[in-house]
Amino acid sequence: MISMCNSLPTVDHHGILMPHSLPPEILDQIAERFRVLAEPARLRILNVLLAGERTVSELVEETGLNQANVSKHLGLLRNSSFVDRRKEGLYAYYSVSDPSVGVLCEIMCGRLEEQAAEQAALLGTGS
Amino acid sequence: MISMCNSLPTVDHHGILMPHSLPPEILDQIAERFRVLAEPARLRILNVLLAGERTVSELVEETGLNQANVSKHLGLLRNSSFVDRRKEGLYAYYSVSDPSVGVLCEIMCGRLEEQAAEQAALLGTGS
DNA sequence: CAACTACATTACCATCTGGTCATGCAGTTA
DNA sequence: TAACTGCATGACCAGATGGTAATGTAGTTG
Repeated sequence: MISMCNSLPTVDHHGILMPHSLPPEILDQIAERFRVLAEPARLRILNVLLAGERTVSELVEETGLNQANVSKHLGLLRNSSFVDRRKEGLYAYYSVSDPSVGVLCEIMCGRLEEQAAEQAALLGTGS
Repeated sequence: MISMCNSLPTVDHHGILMPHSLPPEILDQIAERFRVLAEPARLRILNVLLAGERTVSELVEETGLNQANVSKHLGLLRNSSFVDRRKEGLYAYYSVSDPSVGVLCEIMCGRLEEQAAEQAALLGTGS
């Protein structure tokens, strides 16, 4: 049940992974989730949280953002189920609840390196 | 050379994939790329292009967006190296040049299903 | 209870962004 | 060359978004 896009992806003649034409409604939800990750401040927060659970104050220290800002971003991340919150006394402990966050960043980062390499190769042969 | 984040990811005690603390500069670039994907219109375009090369007019037809809008989005996608352009006579043929696009959407879609399943499970036991 | 702490929330602003219309431009055809 | 086509670009506007300061709130400590 509930499988609009979990059918196995196929590979076209160019070797590109091809999801089976996702319906617009699903694409909207995917875009929404990309949007949450499309912010340097939130990525910094997630990057810290990937190393382990943190309180808001700790995140403020480690990211350099101010408290209101961190809380705002954490609220967004929590609404999108990217992070979890555990309250204990005065403190709120946040942690990454979506294991795909690390993978997504790794993939993006990998592409950045590929592009940098291509750029370097072009400069190398072009001069 | 050029490896700021290509070191093998480790796994913490919670089993979450953990990239080794990416530097802010890299996080900014990753966010930038997420931002390009964080738009339903662009995802619709990419979703069509994943099925194969298309002209701008074909994309206009298949996405329902108007021509100026499609061209604008294609320009953005091209600047970020998500798509390639091949000009032939009056036509401009676009195609997906970044193989990770499909994978990223698959991962996001997978999480949507997981969340939907969790939600369904909660509703099932909760009533 | 009063003061304090950690965090959430609100209001506000500057900025950015997507959609649209109009226009520009290169290539084709008659 | 004139008219047409496919596409890109610029100008403009409405709506959304991030940063910040101020305030609210729950929990702790004296």
